Amino acid sequence: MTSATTSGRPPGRPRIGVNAVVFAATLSTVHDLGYAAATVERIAAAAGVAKTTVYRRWPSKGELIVDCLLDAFGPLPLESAGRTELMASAIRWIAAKIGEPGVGDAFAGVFSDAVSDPALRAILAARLQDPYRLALQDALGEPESRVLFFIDVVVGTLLHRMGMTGVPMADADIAALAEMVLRHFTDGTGPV
Amino acid sequence: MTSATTSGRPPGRPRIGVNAVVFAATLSTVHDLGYAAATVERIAAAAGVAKTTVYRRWPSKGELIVDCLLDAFGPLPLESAGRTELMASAIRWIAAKIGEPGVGDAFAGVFSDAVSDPALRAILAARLQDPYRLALQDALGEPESRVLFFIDVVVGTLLHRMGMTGVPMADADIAALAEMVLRHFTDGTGPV
DNA sequence: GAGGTATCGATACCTATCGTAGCGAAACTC
DNA sequence: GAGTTTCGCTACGATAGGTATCGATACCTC
Repeated sequence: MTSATTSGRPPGRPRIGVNAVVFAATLSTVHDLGYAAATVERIAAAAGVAKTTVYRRWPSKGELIVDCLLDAFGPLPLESAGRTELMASAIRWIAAKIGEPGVGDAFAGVFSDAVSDPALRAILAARLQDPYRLALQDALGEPESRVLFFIDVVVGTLLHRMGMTGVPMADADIAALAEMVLRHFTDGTGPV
Repeated sequence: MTSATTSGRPPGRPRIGVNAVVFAATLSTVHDLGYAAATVERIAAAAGVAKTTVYRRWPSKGELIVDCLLDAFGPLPLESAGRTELMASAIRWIAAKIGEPGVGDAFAGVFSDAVSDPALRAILAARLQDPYRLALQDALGEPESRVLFFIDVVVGTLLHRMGMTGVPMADADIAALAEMVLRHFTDGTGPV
Protein backbone atom coordinates (compact mmCIF):
# COMPACT_ATOMS: atom_id res chain seq x y z
CA MET A 1 0.00 0.00 0.00
CA THR A 2 3.01 2.23 0.08
CA SER A 3 5.22 2.31 -3.02
CA ALA A 4 5.58 -1.05 -4.69
CA THR A 5 2.60 -1.75 -6.89
CA THR A 6 2.12 -5.51 -6.69
CA SER A 7 4.54 -7.03 -4.16
CA GLY A 8 5.26 -5.46 -0.81
CA ARG A 9 8.97 -5.81 -1.30
CA PRO A 10 10.91 -2.56 -1.62
CA PRO A 11 13.08 -1.98 -4.68
CA GLY A 12 16.76 -2.74 -4.78
CA ARG A 13 18.87 -5.69 -3.78
CA PRO A 14 17.22 -7.48 -0.86
CA ARG A 15 19.10 -7.90 2.38
CA ILE A 16 20.45 -11.35 2.98
CA GLY A 17 19.13 -13.18 6.02
CA VAL A 18 22.05 -12.76 8.33
CA ASN A 19 20.70 -12.31 11.86
CA ALA A 20 20.82 -15.92 12.94
CA VAL A 21 24.34 -16.54 11.73
CA VAL A 22 25.60 -13.25 13.20
CA PHE A 23 24.02 -14.03 16.57
CA ALA A 24 25.59 -17.48 16.59
CA ALA A 25 28.95 -16.02 15.59
CA THR A 26 28.64 -13.40 18.33
CA LEU A 27 28.06 -15.94 21.08
CA SER A 28 30.76 -18.31 19.91
CA THR A 29 33.30 -15.51 19.46
CA VAL A 30 32.53 -14.07 22.90
CA HIS A 31 32.76 -17.54 24.37
CA ASP A 32 36.08 -18.31 22.72
CA LEU A 33 37.88 -14.98 23.03
CA GLY A 34 36.09 -13.04 25.76
CA TYR A 35 33.93 -9.97 25.46
CA ALA A 36 36.57 -7.34 24.78
CA ALA A 37 38.41 -9.44 22.19
CA ALA A 38 35.15 -10.20 20.42
CA THR A 39 35.47 -7.24 18.09
CA VAL A 40 32.87 -6.49 15.50
CA GLU A 41 35.41 -7.34 12.83
CA ARG A 42 36.03 -10.79 14.28
CA ILE A 43 32.34 -11.47 14.78
CA ALA A 44 31.67 -10.50 11.19
CA ALA A 45 34.48 -12.74 9.98
CA ALA A 46 33.15 -15.64 12.02
CA ALA A 47 29.72 -15.04 10.50
CA GLY A 48 31.14 -14.88 7.00
CA VAL A 49 30.01 -11.32 6.30
CA ALA A 50 31.76 -7.98 6.03
CA LYS A 51 32.10 -5.66 9.01
CA THR A 52 30.20 -2.98 7.16
CA THR A 53 27.25 -5.34 6.74
CA VAL A 54 27.05 -5.75 10.50
CA TYR A 55 27.16 -1.99 11.01
CA ARG A 56 24.38 -1.57 8.46
CA ARG A 57 22.10 -3.65 10.73
CA TRP A 58 23.24 -2.62 14.22
CA PRO A 59 24.42 0.91 14.96
CA SER A 60 26.87 -0.17 17.64
CA LYS A 61 28.44 -3.20 19.20
CA GLY A 62 26.28 -2.71 22.29
CA GLU A 63 23.06 -2.91 20.33
CA LEU A 64 24.28 -5.97 18.51
CA ILE A 65 24.91 -7.67 21.83
CA VAL A 66 21.51 -6.63 23.18
CA ASP A 67 19.76 -8.05 20.13
CA CYS A 68 21.84 -11.19 20.37
CA LEU A 69 20.84 -11.63 24.02
CA LEU A 70 17.19 -11.01 23.22
CA ASP A 71 17.41 -13.75 20.62
CA ALA A 72 19.23 -16.08 23.01
CA PHE A 73 16.80 -15.53 25.89
CA GLY A 74 13.54 -15.62 24.03
CA PRO A 75 10.28 -15.11 25.91
CA LEU A 76 10.05 -15.85 29.62
CA PRO A 77 8.31 -19.22 30.04
CA LEU A 78 5.25 -18.71 32.21
CA GLU A 79 3.36 -21.98 32.16
CA SER A 80 3.57 -22.52 35.89
CA ALA A 81 0.51 -22.22 38.06
CA GLY A 82 1.41 -20.93 41.50
CA ARG A 83 3.25 -17.75 42.33
CA THR A 84 5.99 -19.60 44.13
CA GLU A 85 6.64 -22.12 41.39
CA LEU A 86 6.51 -19.32 38.85
CA MET A 87 9.25 -17.36 40.59
CA ALA A 88 11.32 -20.47 41.10
CA SER A 89 11.09 -21.42 37.46
CA ALA A 90 12.00 -17.89 36.40
CA ILE A 91 15.14 -18.06 38.54
CA ARG A 92 16.12 -21.44 37.15
CA TRP A 93 15.40 -20.22 33.63
CA ILE A 94 17.59 -17.11 33.78
CA ALA A 95 20.34 -19.04 35.55
CA ALA A 96 20.35 -21.65 32.83
CA LYS A 97 20.38 -19.02 30.10
CA ILE A 98 23.29 -17.14 31.69
CA GLY A 99 25.11 -20.45 31.95
CA GLU A 100 24.92 -21.10 28.22
CA PRO A 101 28.24 -20.65 26.40
CA GLY A 102 28.86 -17.02 25.61
CA VAL A 103 25.60 -15.72 27.02
CA GLY A 104 26.89 -14.90 30.47
CA ASP A 105 30.04 -13.26 29.12
CA ALA A 106 28.07 -11.22 26.62
CA PHE A 107 25.58 -10.17 29.28
CA ALA A 108 28.22 -9.16 31.78
CA GLY A 109 30.21 -7.40 29.08
CA VAL A 110 27.40 -5.27 27.71
CA PHE A 111 26.24 -4.57 31.24
CA SER A 112 29.63 -3.20 32.12
CA ASP A 113 29.84 -1.14 28.97
CA ALA A 114 26.52 0.38 29.96
CA VAL A 115 28.01 1.62 33.21
CA SER A 116 29.78 4.42 31.40
CA ASP A 117 27.42 4.79 28.46
CA PRO A 118 24.03 6.25 29.40
CA ALA A 119 22.62 5.70 25.91
CA LEU A 120 23.49 2.02 26.02
CA ARG A 121 22.11 1.80 29.54
CA ALA A 122 18.78 3.12 28.34
CA ILE A 123 18.71 0.59 25.53
CA LEU A 124 19.60 -2.21 27.90
CA ALA A 125 16.88 -1.24 30.34
CA ALA A 126 14.22 -0.69 27.69
CA ARG A 127 14.88 -3.59 25.35
CA LEU A 128 16.25 -6.28 27.61
CA GLN A 129 14.94 -5.61 31.12
CA ASP A 130 11.54 -3.98 30.65
CA PRO A 131 9.84 -6.83 28.74
CA TYR A 132 10.71 -9.35 31.41
CA ARG A 133 9.94 -6.87 34.18
CA LEU A 134 6.48 -6.23 32.76
CA ALA A 135 5.82 -9.93 32.27
CA LEU A 136 6.81 -10.59 35.86
CA GLN A 137 4.71 -7.73 37.21
CA ASP A 138 1.77 -9.11 35.33
CA ALA A 139 2.27 -12.73 36.28
CA LEU A 140 3.14 -12.12 39.91
CA GLY A 141 0.93 -9.17 40.67
CA GLU A 142 3.84 -7.37 42.28
CA PRO A 143 4.53 -3.64 42.03
CA GLU A 144 7.35 -2.39 39.81
CA SER A 145 9.72 -1.66 42.67
CA ARG A 146 9.52 -5.21 44.01
CA VAL A 147 10.06 -6.76 40.60
CA LEU A 148 13.05 -4.51 39.98
CA PHE A 149 14.44 -5.63 43.31
CA PHE A 150 13.85 -9.26 42.34
CA ILE A 151 15.72 -8.75 39.06
CA ASP A 152 18.58 -6.92 40.78
CA VAL A 153 19.07 -9.75 43.24
CA VAL A 154 18.78 -12.65 40.84
CA VAL A 155 20.61 -11.26 37.82
CA GLY A 156 23.11 -9.32 39.89
CA THR A 157 24.07 -12.40 41.89
CA LEU A 158 24.42 -14.59 38.81
CA LEU A 159 26.47 -12.02 36.93
CA HIS A 160 28.72 -11.31 39.90
CA ARG A 161 29.53 -14.99 40.25
CA MET A 162 30.12 -15.31 36.52
CA GLY A 163 32.30 -12.20 36.42
CA MET A 164 34.36 -13.10 39.45
CA THR A 165 34.97 -16.75 38.68
CA GLY A 166 34.52 -16.97 34.93
CA VAL A 167 32.19 -19.92 35.27
CA PRO A 168 28.42 -20.02 35.84
CA MET A 169 26.99 -20.53 39.29
CA ALA A 170 26.69 -24.15 40.41
CA ASP A 171 23.26 -25.71 40.82
CA ALA A 172 23.49 -25.90 44.60
CA ASP A 173 24.05 -22.17 44.83
CA ILE A 174 21.27 -21.49 42.37
CA ALA A 175 18.98 -23.52 44.60
CA ALA A 176 20.11 -21.52 47.63
CA LEU A 177 19.48 -18.29 45.75
CA ALA A 178 16.00 -19.43 44.80
CA GLU A 179 15.20 -20.50 48.35
CA MET A 180 16.37 -17.19 49.77
CA VAL A 181 14.48 -15.07 47.26
CA LEU A 182 11.30 -17.13 47.51
CA ARG A 183 11.22 -16.89 51.27
CA HIS A 184 11.62 -13.15 51.02
CA PHE A 185 8.82 -12.79 48.49
CA THR A 186 6.33 -15.25 49.91
CA ASP A 187 6.40 -14.25 53.55
CA GLY A 188 4.39 -11.67 55.36
CA THR A 189 6.50 -8.64 54.61
CA GLY A 190 4.55 -6.21 52.49
CA PRO A 191 5.80 -4.24 49.46
CA VAL A 192 8.95 -2.24 49.93
CA MET B 1 70.86 -4.13 55.72
CA THR B 2 70.96 -4.57 51.96
CA SER B 3 72.78 -1.87 50.02
CA ALA B 4 72.48 1.54 51.64
CA THR B 5 74.85 1.83 54.57
CA THR B 6 72.95 3.92 57.09
CA SER B 7 69.44 4.67 55.82
CA GLY B 8 67.21 2.08 54.22
CA ARG B 9 66.32 4.38 51.38
CA PRO B 10 67.48 3.32 47.92
CA PRO B 11 69.70 5.63 45.88
CA GLY B 12 68.38 8.02 43.30
CA ARG B 13 65.67 10.61 43.26
CA PRO B 14 62.90 9.53 45.64
CA ARG B 15 59.40 9.09 44.35
CA ILE B 16 57.02 11.87 45.16
CA GLY B 17 54.03 10.97 47.31
CA VAL B 18 51.35 10.84 44.71
CA ASN B 19 48.99 8.01 45.64
CA ALA B 20 46.46 10.03 47.55
CA VAL B 21 46.07 12.72 44.93
CA VAL B 22 45.89 10.16 42.11
CA PHE B 23 43.21 8.18 43.95
CA ALA B 24 41.18 11.31 44.54
CA ALA B 25 41.60 12.33 40.90
CA THR B 26 40.55 8.85 39.79
CA LEU B 27 37.31 8.88 41.75
CA SER B 28 36.37 12.41 40.77
CA THR B 29 37.17 11.82 37.10
CA VAL B 30 35.18 8.58 37.04
CA HIS B 31 32.33 10.33 38.81
CA ASP B 32 32.31 13.28 36.41
CA LEU B 33 32.95 11.56 33.09
CA GLY B 34 32.09 7.89 33.60
CA TYR B 35 34.39 4.91 33.70
CA ALA B 36 35.27 4.63 30.01
CA ALA B 37 35.90 8.35 29.58
CA ALA B 38 38.11 8.40 32.66
CA THR B 39 41.26 7.70 30.70
CA VAL B 40 44.59 7.40 32.39
CA GLU B 41 45.66 10.57 30.66
CA ARG B 42 42.74 12.51 32.06
CA ILE B 43 43.18 11.07 35.53
CA ALA B 44 46.85 12.02 35.46
CA ALA B 45 46.00 15.53 34.29
CA ALA B 46 43.44 15.89 37.08
CA ALA B 47 46.05 14.74 39.57
CA GLY B 48 48.62 17.16 38.20
CA VAL B 49 51.13 14.48 37.19
CA ALA B 50 52.28 13.04 33.89
CA LYS B 51 50.69 9.95 32.42
CA THR B 52 54.05 8.20 32.50
CA THR B 53 54.26 8.77 36.23
CA VAL B 54 50.99 6.92 36.71
CA TYR B 55 52.18 4.03 34.57
CA ARG B 56 55.38 3.84 36.62
CA ARG B 57 53.27 3.08 39.70
CA TRP B 58 50.45 0.98 38.27
CA PRO B 59 51.03 -1.38 35.36
CA SER B 60 47.52 -0.98 33.97
CA LYS B 61 44.37 1.02 34.37
CA GLY B 62 42.70 -1.97 36.01
CA GLU B 63 45.29 -2.21 38.74
CA LEU B 64 45.07 1.51 39.36
CA ILE B 65 41.33 1.18 39.86
CA VAL B 66 41.74 -1.82 42.17
CA ASP B 67 44.22 0.07 44.33
CA CYS B 68 41.97 3.09 44.31
CA LEU B 69 39.04 0.98 45.49
CA LEU B 70 41.14 -0.66 48.18
CA ASP B 71 42.05 2.80 49.42
CA ALA B 72 38.43 3.96 49.25
CA PHE B 73 37.04 0.93 51.08
CA GLY B 74 39.61 0.52 53.79
CA PRO B 75 39.27 -2.30 56.28
CA LEU B 76 35.91 -3.89 56.99
CA PRO B 77 34.62 -2.51 60.29
CA LEU B 78 34.01 -5.41 62.64
CA GLU B 79 33.21 -3.90 66.01
CA SER B 80 29.77 -5.44 66.24
CA ALA B 81 29.04 -8.19 68.71
CA GLY B 82 26.44 -10.57 67.36
CA ARG B 83 26.57 -12.47 64.11
CA THR B 84 23.36 -10.91 62.86
CA GLU B 85 24.33 -7.36 63.62
CA LEU B 86 27.74 -8.01 62.13
CA MET B 87 26.30 -9.13 58.81
CA ALA B 88 23.82 -6.28 58.79
CA SER B 89 26.53 -3.73 59.40
CA ALA B 90 28.68 -5.25 56.67
CA ILE B 91 25.82 -4.90 54.19
CA ARG B 92 25.18 -1.30 55.18
CA TRP B 93 28.91 -0.58 55.03
CA ILE B 94 29.46 -1.89 51.50
CA ALA B 95 26.24 -0.27 50.29
CA ALA B 96 27.37 3.08 51.64
CA LYS B 97 30.81 2.71 50.08
CA ILE B 98 29.39 1.80 46.69
CA GLY B 99 27.14 4.82 46.98
CA GLU B 100 30.04 7.23 47.41
CA PRO B 101 30.70 9.39 44.33
CA GLY B 102 32.78 7.53 41.78
CA VAL B 103 33.20 4.37 43.83
CA GLY B 104 30.26 2.48 42.40
CA ASP B 105 31.11 3.47 38.84
CA ALA B 106 34.75 2.51 39.29
CA PHE B 107 33.78 -0.79 40.87
CA ALA B 108 31.30 -1.70 38.15
CA GLY B 109 33.72 -0.57 35.48
CA VAL B 110 36.69 -2.59 36.63
CA PHE B 111 34.41 -5.52 37.28
CA SER B 112 33.23 -5.44 33.71
CA ASP B 113 36.74 -5.13 32.36
CA ALA B 114 37.60 -8.23 34.34
CA VAL B 115 34.94 -10.21 32.50
CA SER B 116 37.15 -10.44 29.44
CA ASP B 117 40.53 -10.17 31.15
CA PRO B 118 41.45 -13.24 33.23
CA ALA B 119 44.57 -11.57 34.62
CA LEU B 120 42.58 -8.64 35.89
CA ARG B 121 39.96 -10.99 37.24
CA ALA B 122 42.59 -12.78 39.29
CA ILE B 123 43.86 -9.48 40.66
CA LEU B 124 40.34 -8.39 41.49
CA ALA B 125 39.59 -11.62 43.31
CA ALA B 126 42.89 -11.75 45.17
CA ARG B 127 43.37 -8.12 46.13
CA LEU B 128 39.85 -6.82 46.51
CA GLN B 129 37.63 -9.79 47.36
CA ASP B 130 39.82 -12.20 49.30
CA PRO B 131 40.70 -9.91 52.22
CA TYR B 132 37.07 -9.19 52.94
CA ARG B 133 36.09 -12.79 52.31
CA LEU B 134 38.65 -14.02 54.83
CA ALA B 135 37.64 -11.41 57.37
CA LEU B 136 34.02 -12.47 57.02
CA GLN B 137 34.83 -16.17 57.25
CA ASP B 138 36.74 -15.47 60.43
CA ALA B 139 34.18 -13.18 61.99
CA LEU B 140 31.12 -15.20 61.06
CA GLY B 141 32.49 -18.70 61.31
CA GLU B 142 31.01 -19.56 57.95
CA PRO B 143 32.66 -21.76 55.31
CA GLU B 144 34.16 -20.20 52.23
CA SER B 145 31.33 -21.22 49.92
CA ARG B 146 28.71 -19.53 52.06
CA VAL B 147 30.71 -16.32 52.35
CA LEU B 148 31.26 -16.25 48.61
CA PHE B 149 27.54 -16.66 48.15
CA PHE B 150 26.95 -13.81 50.59
CA ILE B 151 29.32 -11.56 48.64
CA ASP B 152 27.78 -12.51 45.31
CA VAL B 153 24.31 -11.63 46.51
CA VAL B 154 25.13 -8.38 48.28
CA VAL B 155 27.70 -6.92 45.89
CA GLY B 156 26.02 -8.31 42.79
CA THR B 157 22.68 -6.78 43.72
CA LEU B 158 24.18 -3.39 44.54
CA LEU B 159 26.24 -3.28 41.36
CA HIS B 160 23.34 -4.41 39.19
CA ARG B 161 21.17 -1.63 40.53
CA MET B 162 23.97 0.89 40.09
CA GLY B 163 24.73 -0.30 36.57
CA MET B 164 21.13 -0.38 35.42
CA THR B 165 19.96 2.91 36.88
CA GLY B 166 23.16 4.90 37.26
CA VAL B 167 22.32 5.78 40.83
CA PRO B 168 23.01 3.87 44.07
CA MET B 169 20.33 1.72 45.64
CA ALA B 170 17.89 3.55 47.89
CA ASP B 171 17.94 2.93 51.63
CA ALA B 172 14.62 1.10 51.65
CA ASP B 173 15.89 -1.43 49.15
CA ILE B 174 19.15 -1.82 51.04
CA ALA B 175 17.09 -2.60 54.13
CA ALA B 176 15.09 -5.18 52.18
CA LEU B 177 18.29 -6.73 50.89
CA ALA B 178 19.69 -6.94 54.40
CA GLU B 179 16.50 -8.46 55.75
CA MET B 180 16.39 -11.07 53.02
CA VAL B 181 20.03 -12.05 53.39
CA LEU B 182 19.94 -12.13 57.17
CA ARG B 183 16.92 -14.38 57.23
CA HIS B 184 18.65 -16.74 54.85
CA PHE B 185 21.81 -16.87 56.91
CA THR B 186 20.35 -17.00 60.38
CA ASP B 187 17.73 -19.67 59.88
CA GLY B 188 17.99 -23.38 60.22
CA THR B 189 19.32 -24.20 56.78
CA GLY B 190 22.80 -25.60 57.06
CA PRO B 191 25.82 -24.84 54.86
CA VAL B 192 25.34 -25.18 51.14
C1' DG C 1 81.34 20.19 45.54
C1' DA C 2 81.71 15.79 42.24
C1' DG C 3 79.71 11.62 40.81
C1' DG C 4 76.11 8.20 40.62
C1' DT C 5 71.40 6.91 40.41
C1' DA C 6 66.52 7.01 39.86
C1' DT C 7 62.61 9.75 39.20
C1' DC C 8 60.36 13.69 37.06
C1' DG C 9 57.49 15.80 32.99
C1' DA C 10 57.01 16.03 28.03
C1' DT C 11 56.65 14.18 23.65
C1' DA C 12 56.42 10.89 20.31
C1' DC C 13 55.17 6.48 19.04
C1' DC C 14 52.87 1.73 18.33
C1' DT C 15 48.88 -1.17 18.37
C1' DA C 16 44.08 -2.07 18.56
C1' DT C 17 39.28 -0.90 18.37
C1' DC C 18 35.02 1.58 17.12
C1' DG C 19 32.66 3.46 13.65
C1' DT C 20 32.35 5.89 8.86
C1' DA C 21 33.03 6.80 3.85
C1' DG C 22 33.67 5.60 -0.84
C1' DC C 23 33.96 2.28 -4.42
C1' DG C 24 32.61 -1.14 -8.08
C1' DA C 25 29.92 -5.42 -8.32
C1' DA C 26 25.77 -7.98 -7.62
C1' DA C 27 20.70 -8.78 -7.07
C1' DC C 28 16.20 -7.59 -7.47
C1' DT C 29 11.84 -4.92 -9.57
C1' DC C 30 9.63 -2.72 -13.26
C1' DG D 1 17.80 -2.24 -19.84
C1' DA D 2 16.92 1.46 -16.05
C1' DG D 3 16.70 2.24 -11.37
C1' DT D 4 17.61 1.12 -6.68
C1' DT D 5 19.60 -1.02 -2.83
C1' DT D 6 22.85 -4.10 -0.63
C1' DC D 7 26.99 -6.55 -1.09
C1' DG D 8 32.17 -7.01 0.10
C1' DC D 9 36.33 -4.52 0.17
C1' DT D 10 39.55 -1.05 1.41
C1' DA D 11 40.83 2.96 3.46
C1' DC D 12 40.27 6.41 6.84
C1' DG D 13 39.65 9.27 11.33
C1' DA D 14 39.31 9.28 16.19
C1' DT D 15 40.42 7.55 20.61
C1' DA D 16 42.60 4.67 24.19
C1' DG D 17 46.05 1.66 26.43
C1' DG D 18 50.63 1.26 27.00
C1' DT D 19 55.84 1.91 25.77
C1' DA D 20 60.18 4.33 24.67
C1' DT D 21 63.09 8.16 24.82
C1' DC D 22 64.98 12.50 26.47
C1' DG D 23 66.76 16.32 29.17
C1' DA D 24 66.04 18.00 33.80
C1' DT D 25 65.98 17.34 38.65
C1' DA D 26 66.45 15.60 43.45
C1' DC D 27 68.63 12.83 46.55
C1' DC D 28 72.71 10.10 48.62
C1' DT D 29 77.61 9.08 49.21
C1' DC D 30 82.22 10.37 49.08
